[in-house]
Amino acid sequence: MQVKAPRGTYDILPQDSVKWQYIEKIMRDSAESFGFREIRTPLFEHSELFQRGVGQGTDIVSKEMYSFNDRSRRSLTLRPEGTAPCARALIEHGIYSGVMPVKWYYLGPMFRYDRPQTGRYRQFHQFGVEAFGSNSPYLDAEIIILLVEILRRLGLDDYELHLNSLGCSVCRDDYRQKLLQHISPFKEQLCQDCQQRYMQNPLRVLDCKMETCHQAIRGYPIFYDHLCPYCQEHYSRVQAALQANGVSYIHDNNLVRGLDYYSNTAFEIHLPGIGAQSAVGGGGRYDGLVKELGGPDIPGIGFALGMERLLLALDMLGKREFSKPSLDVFVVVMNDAYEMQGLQLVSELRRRGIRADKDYGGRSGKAQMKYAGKTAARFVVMVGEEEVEKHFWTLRDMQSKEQRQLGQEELIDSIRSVIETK
RNA sequence: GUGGAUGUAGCUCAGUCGGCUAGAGCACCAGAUUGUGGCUCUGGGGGCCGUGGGUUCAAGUCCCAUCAUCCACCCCA
Repeated sequence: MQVKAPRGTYDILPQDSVKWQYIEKIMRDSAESFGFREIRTPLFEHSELFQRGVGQGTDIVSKEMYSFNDRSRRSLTLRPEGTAPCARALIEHGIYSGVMPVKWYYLGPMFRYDRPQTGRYRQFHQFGVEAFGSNSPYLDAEIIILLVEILRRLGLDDYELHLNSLGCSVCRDDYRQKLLQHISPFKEQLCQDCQQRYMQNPLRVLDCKMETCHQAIRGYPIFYDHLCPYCQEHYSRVQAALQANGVSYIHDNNLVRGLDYYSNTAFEIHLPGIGAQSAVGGGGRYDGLVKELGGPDIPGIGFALGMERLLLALDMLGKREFSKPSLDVFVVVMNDAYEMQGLQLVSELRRRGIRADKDYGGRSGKAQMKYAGKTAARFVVMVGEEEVEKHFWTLRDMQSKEQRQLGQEELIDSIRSVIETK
């Protein structure tokens, strides 16, 4: 049995890596234009970081972590998300004692043990941003504007932005009590899953798909109506700021993010039409996280975008064509005897900034021409007996089929004059 | 973790009710007189029929298991 890539992982081959480079550049440029700078944290961390930072009750910690003991029996975990590591780094380096807010972005693989499906992998990639040290609602809005801007630059304008407020720890606990009180009498009528949710995270009962559950809990109190004055004010300012910037959103009472550290603003962005895993990004405010991890009580907010899902969307909905980078010149050596001259020529062309390659298969001139055609090289330079004897090169323009005999400097100049105007 | 579909060449697939050395298209390689690409023609290489077991005189085909992929649930990115 041959060895294959592990379940839920895959190779990104050159034809696809150009797409990755394309979206990565858009993300970096966008984030940097908003004043974010890149941070790179380790791919694995002490398991404890995620247990405390993400939360014991979450799906991520309870069943999706890739954890292992290293040789000195420390429990380590391949990072399932990027926020907790950023918070850890912020604390570890005392960054919070400098200029605030701290605005970081990151880009890279995340790991979750989940059942693979289209748009869902065990090693997947996220682009994310985090801003620490400000609880201004306008920062919340700015973060969302950045998210939307990235989608716009990618040409994926047809999104749905869901927005909600999860309140602060005070009004959330308050609401939770009210909700439990409301549901309690109908507990028996809930589905199996919801009976569980009732115990662990009653807010999740609200977006159960089962009709019977909807019926059972109808008339339930709406969180929106129970936010404390501070949280209400915060949320309405976020909304006003989004409106003022022309960002349309859907207020969604049922949006309950899975990670424990969220507070106040929470959002999720969907691209309908890419299958079941339509959430391409999500995020929110996590004002308690840094303190929870042993740092000072400073607020934070961020989001993460799923790169695979964006790529999927680009393939399915995008209009963009990706041209593969092609060679400028292919050097055809007509006779084995002149291999050395051919090699010297490609090397010189490459030194002069020309993308050049040659054949190493010892193939016939005709076969090399054929191969040159496939590489879509603009020019072929022929190296044979006549060229070497008479000190010139034969340059063939593969588009016009014109051929000229040129000295080396003329050759380079004439290649450059064409490729530089491209 | 639950339910369903599917696994035959690098890719897309055909292969009847079990019955010859398992096929096609594309891709790849080579030729079509002498140093020249794309088109055409000819030829060639390449398959433990996902893997393991079972039924049978005989299994790509039937049965079981297992692995993987896909779809949905769940959850999210």
